[in-house]
Amino acid sequence: MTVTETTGTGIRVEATTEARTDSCAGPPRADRRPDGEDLYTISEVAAFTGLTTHTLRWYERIGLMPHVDRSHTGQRRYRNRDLDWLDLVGKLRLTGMPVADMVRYAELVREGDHTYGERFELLKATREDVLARIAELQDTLAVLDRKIDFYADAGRALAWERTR
Amino acid sequence: MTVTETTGTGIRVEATTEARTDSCAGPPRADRRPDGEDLYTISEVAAFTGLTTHTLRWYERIGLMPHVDRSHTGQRRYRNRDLDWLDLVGKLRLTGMPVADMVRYAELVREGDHTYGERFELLKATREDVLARIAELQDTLAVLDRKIDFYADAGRALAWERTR
DNA sequence: TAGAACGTTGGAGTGCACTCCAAGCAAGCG
DNA sequence: CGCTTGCTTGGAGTGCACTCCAACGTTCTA
Repeated sequence: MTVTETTGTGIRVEATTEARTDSCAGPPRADRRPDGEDLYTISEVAAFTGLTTHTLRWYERIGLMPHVDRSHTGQRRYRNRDLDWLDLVGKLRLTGMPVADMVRYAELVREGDHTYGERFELLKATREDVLARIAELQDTLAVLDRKIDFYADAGRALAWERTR
Repeated sequence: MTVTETTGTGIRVEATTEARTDSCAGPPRADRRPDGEDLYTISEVAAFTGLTTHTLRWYERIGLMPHVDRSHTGQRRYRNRDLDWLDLVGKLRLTGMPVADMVRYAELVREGDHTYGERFELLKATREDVLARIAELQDTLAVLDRKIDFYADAGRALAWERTR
């Protein structure tokens, strides 16, 4: 069985062999076409995601993209679920997660439902990393603010100096 | 003139040609010796900062360290102000600031008081970057939490399934 | 005073995440 | 049809931030 989330409305249980989806997307994005007529060329996807076509092909080569459909002539035709996946990858990339770890997650998704536990653990560990990063950045922000205040004061002192 | 901050007590204006300090440190750290007897070997500094000795020498080569004192035989002898600087560099590194930009900041510090304005602007821009990074991470955290909730629910659904 | 541990240098090497290239096939348009 | 633009591939190249090396000098401990 596959458990599939339907956006914001809880979960739905259905019988299918489709183990490819990550089963959990966000709200639909504005620039997309509705499911069913969602076939995007690689350059469209590049425009949506901000990645280059090079990077999109590279992601596929290293196993970070879960097999993209092809046209009858072999060109890539991305679908909405691929954009969802790339959104997630983009988010994870922002956390500083190494590509190898994202590939690991992609493998777990490909392997099917029995990896739910491992995915769960991986996400929880990532969550902790993100919290730690945020804390670090807030620490840095405090240092920065202290220095900024200092230079603002110094600027005023120098301006005062010039009036003498 | 040089404006020097004395920790937490506002600013002090003094006549000196010393333009080397960044003029703005935080509270003293625990593992340090008091000023005056603050001479650390490169490996001590490596232990304090978590950087390798390789990296410390490399920072110096590329102009990211503002000239470290040497013993009579030419070995590096770091001082508290160097540790302060490395603390700041460590913080800026966490923000994802490229080393080249940090070198630029180091150059401004070396160039003296007339770069205060530019330093101020650089720090403010960095501050904005950090705020943006924090916002991104909080966004990512929301996505992560949504997925974690999903997998937690899915785990419960599968457990329920197994009881049938 | 021996030996281990630590320090010095310039230059070369590493790992990551892209980024580009060449040569060729595919698609849309006047 | 010809032209331009876009897509395909494997493999090579790039930029960043270290990371290591060899060959040697210094400092510390027994």
